[in-house]
Amino acid sequence: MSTRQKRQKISIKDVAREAGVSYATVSRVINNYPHVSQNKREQVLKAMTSLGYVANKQARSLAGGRSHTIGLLVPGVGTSYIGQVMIGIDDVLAASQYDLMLYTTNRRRTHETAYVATMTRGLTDGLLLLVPLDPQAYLSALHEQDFPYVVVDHQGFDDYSPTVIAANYQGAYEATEYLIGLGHRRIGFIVGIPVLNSSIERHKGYKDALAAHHIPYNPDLVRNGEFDSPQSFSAANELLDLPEPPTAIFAASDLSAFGAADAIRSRGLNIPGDVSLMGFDDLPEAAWSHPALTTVRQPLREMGRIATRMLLDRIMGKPIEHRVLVDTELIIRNSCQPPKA
Amino acid sequence: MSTRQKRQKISIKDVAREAGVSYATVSRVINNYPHVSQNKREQVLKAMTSLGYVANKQARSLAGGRSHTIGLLVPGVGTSYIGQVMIGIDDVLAASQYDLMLYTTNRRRTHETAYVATMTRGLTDGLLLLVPLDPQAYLSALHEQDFPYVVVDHQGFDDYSPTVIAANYQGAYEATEYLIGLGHRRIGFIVGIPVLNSSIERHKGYKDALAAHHIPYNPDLVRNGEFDSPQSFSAANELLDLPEPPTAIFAASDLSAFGAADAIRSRGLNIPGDVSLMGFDDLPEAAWSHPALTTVRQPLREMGRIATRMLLDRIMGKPIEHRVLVDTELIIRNSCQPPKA
DNA sequence: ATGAAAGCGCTAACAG
DNA sequence: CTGTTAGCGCTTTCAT
Repeated sequence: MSTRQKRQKISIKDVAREAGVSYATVSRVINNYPHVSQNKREQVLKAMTSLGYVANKQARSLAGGRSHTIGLLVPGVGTSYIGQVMIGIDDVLAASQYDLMLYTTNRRRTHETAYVATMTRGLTDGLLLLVPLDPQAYLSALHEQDFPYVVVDHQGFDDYSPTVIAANYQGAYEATEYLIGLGHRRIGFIVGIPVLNSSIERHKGYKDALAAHHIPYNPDLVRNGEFDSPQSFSAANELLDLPEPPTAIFAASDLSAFGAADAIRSRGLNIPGDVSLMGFDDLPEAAWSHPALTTVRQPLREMGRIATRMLLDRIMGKPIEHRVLVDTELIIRNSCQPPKA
Repeated sequence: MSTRQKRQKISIKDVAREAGVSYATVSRVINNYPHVSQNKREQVLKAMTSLGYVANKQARSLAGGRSHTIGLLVPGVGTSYIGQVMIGIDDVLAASQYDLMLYTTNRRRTHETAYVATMTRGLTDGLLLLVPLDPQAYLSALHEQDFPYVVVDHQGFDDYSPTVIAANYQGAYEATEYLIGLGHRRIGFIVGIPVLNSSIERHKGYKDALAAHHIPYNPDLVRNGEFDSPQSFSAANELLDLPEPPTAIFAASDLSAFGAADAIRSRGLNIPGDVSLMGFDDLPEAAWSHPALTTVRQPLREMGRIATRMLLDRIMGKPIEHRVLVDTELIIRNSCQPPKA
């Protein structure tokens, strides 16, 4: 145990004494309660600044007030994908008076449930769930308790959870169609994390675009990449090992595409000369990579903003939209070209 | 105001009643207090799980216990730089029982001070400060209060703040020497954020390496890039506009190098054919960029880990090292080569 | 409009 | 070893 001293210096009581009012009045001023005389309000404000008063958030929260913090559950930090969404979240949180509590599940389902439990125990006023893995385990409970939350980039598990999600199906469909338009017929597809709705939708988009152009769907051309680089490296290698390898590879995420790019290059093949490569997300590094990656843009930052605004509205008791669908956009750069004759 | 109901379901009292003990005993069990009979302990544990008890962190913290959360102050989210350090932090936090409160200063000095004030008001048990901009404004106060904190990647403002920092001087020195060894004599340097110690050290390393090889330091060859891409784009352009442009550019961060790369390419010049490019940090995207960036590796993730361990030790009252210096390493990839004859 | 007082859920003496 | 009892700092009735 450490030997630390009291540092909770000035409390509401000190301010009250200094201002010559009851401490309930100080509380009223802090909370912008309307019925306080201009006179006392000013005295209190003065006392607060002169004493350098800083509210204790735990106490406010405990006393039944809100905690003024929102919780964010992410699968992990460090990827640009998460980073981009977080920038959006931070954008709107910075303007409100809310703090952010960050929980990393590291892709462990058990963590998700435990974290959600703590956060709803007064710790936070609302929850932002970013690509949750196992939402059905706790979403119904949150919903029943009427606890505010918004799910980002995953949906389809129920019909009540507020969600913001990109047009995954549409994006994948267009990307595939673009590849087909370039003349590709053997298009490999590296799937993302199977349980995620976004993976499923992208996969479907790929499949349907193929069908629309009378190209048979070939399961051999479809591999699992788990949305990450190392896995996708292997997946691409399997694809390239096929007796008739694909002339183009559509990776379900940019990270996945980077892994595939490594695999392609490691065999001395050229992108897009020998194999065209398509990503999904449009992370900042897609533009920096070599060759610059043609990909489907998902407005991650905007999605973070929208979700946070929804959550804040919801906390304020305002009605919010049930499901927000944002557009994706095909960003054509240099990693795709017509197949060699 | 929202019309929400009580959701703080079962409290320590409910558990006490269920287990047939006083609620102080429940508290003891929760806190692993040694002197509780095996018998009662089991009863309590049973009651806790059967009731689905989840502790209220605010209450624990308010009651004078620790908050079991640590605060992290970062300049902004979304860059890999921060992301990498955060992965390290998360690594060790996940193993401990600590939560993370994230504050983004968005490079506003005023935010820093205000955030630190709230966090020390019981909200957190300790603080991790990542490249703080204006530390002298509050560090002395933290120090006097004996509030646990560790500064990452910035130091030199005082002689008491625990710090973990990379060998910036050494790294920059070696990088510059490498460029000189390749035959470069006109080496441009794009400085980072001037107030940061890491910028200053890197600048010094560059300067001293030049001097060691009898190359005069030319201020025209040194521009400010603020550690970010757009600024460095301009900086590189200025360098390239010089009557005698540099044959190599050393950017004080990878992000800065990416900006410079854009500038170089936008004039139809080739890397490393026409201009060699050196970065600093070794972010994941340095390996993906084109050409793969030669850079000075800073073990960001490890720095995050070390800092967090130090902080946790400090919170536990253990003595910690004052200043941890981690090594940098020159990572040679493809963006540098000898200058053209 | 404002003060008094009752907790919020929990920890930490203090008894016993 | 265990129960009792103060609070932690603040919000919120309830009076006045």
